[in-house]
Amino acid sequence: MTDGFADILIRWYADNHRRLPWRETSDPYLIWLSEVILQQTRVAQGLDYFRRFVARFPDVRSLAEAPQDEVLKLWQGLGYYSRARSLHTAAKDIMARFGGRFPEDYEAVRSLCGVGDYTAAAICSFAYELPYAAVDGNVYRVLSRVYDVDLPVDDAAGKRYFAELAQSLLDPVRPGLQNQATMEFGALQCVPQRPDCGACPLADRCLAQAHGTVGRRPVKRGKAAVRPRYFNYLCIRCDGTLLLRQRTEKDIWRNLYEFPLIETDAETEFDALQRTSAWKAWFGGERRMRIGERTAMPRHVLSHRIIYACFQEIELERIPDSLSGFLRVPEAELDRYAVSRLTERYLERRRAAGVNVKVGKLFDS
DNA sequence: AAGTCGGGGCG
DNA sequence: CGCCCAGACTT
Repeated sequence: MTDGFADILIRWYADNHRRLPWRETSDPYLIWLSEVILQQTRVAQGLDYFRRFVARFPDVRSLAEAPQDEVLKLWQGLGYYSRARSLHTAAKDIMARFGGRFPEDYEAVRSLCGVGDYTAAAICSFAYELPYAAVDGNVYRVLSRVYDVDLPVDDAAGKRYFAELAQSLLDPVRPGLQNQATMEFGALQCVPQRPDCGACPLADRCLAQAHGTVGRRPVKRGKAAVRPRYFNYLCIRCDGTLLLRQRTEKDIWRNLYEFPLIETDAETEFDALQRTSAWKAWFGGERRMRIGERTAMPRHVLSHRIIYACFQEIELERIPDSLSGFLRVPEAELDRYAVSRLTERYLERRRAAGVNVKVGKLFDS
């Protein structure tokens, strides 16, 4: 009669869940891999990446022994690239500290690079049936509505509150199943926008629905506006090669590759770009230069990270010493390098147009 | 406690 | 365009 929270969710799950590859295994390595891929990422977006990673890296050892550039290349387009670096670091760590055997207790799992509270709980409950509540964005939403909690879910007090609430609701007999069920319920039924509360099995006990606050749960603290950034890429061609470099600095797209970049603090026309110190440092005395196409004015390309970027084609007859720090990559080999989606899209356009780079006027400084 | 890190899909 | 997504880490 008095079905508990867990019973209702588990029954709902039995009737409604999606069949996903990482749910067909209890291999902690595969579960770990899926959890990292799915951090801040929708299932639909991560699914193919998971398949490709499993095919290429079927176990910890194969991942640990791969070069980082290959891991990043396979991760290309997924975003949050620190996940790929951490995944690789952790794989090597598992080889070193645990002889290649995936750790089996919570503290050891939690100690792996890139594994936080959520991921450790997910791995331990799914793979080992250990009683740790996994609290992700779905769980925050479900709990904040069912219990009509108005604490912000993204500050320390709120996180602690929801973690304790979820743990107190966890049936230790089947923690993995309950965690899966709660998250799937949040993903499919208790969705962020316009949930179908009329069809909800928890409707009779959902306090937010009783109070009419479903649309305002979960509560989040406001976030500061993000500073726009302006990237001016230079596709410098010389003798069939393009200049490329790896982003090693601590910033977005770390360890991915890109064209020589001049970042400015506002939209910058081409002639203004030539007056920047970066330009002068690279091309100061260079006269044998042809200026090709430039993508439409600093066009807002990326999503709400707010990066405005343009690409400028340039052809040189020789590479000056000031540019000798860059890699020289034959155009046919560009796709071996992991690049941002922004750069990937430009490369696609560029290739489709057939190495256009129609050289325009001769530039003389 | 607040910032940073991608990219895609949705209304 | 704003919001959100199987979050973790740095400052």
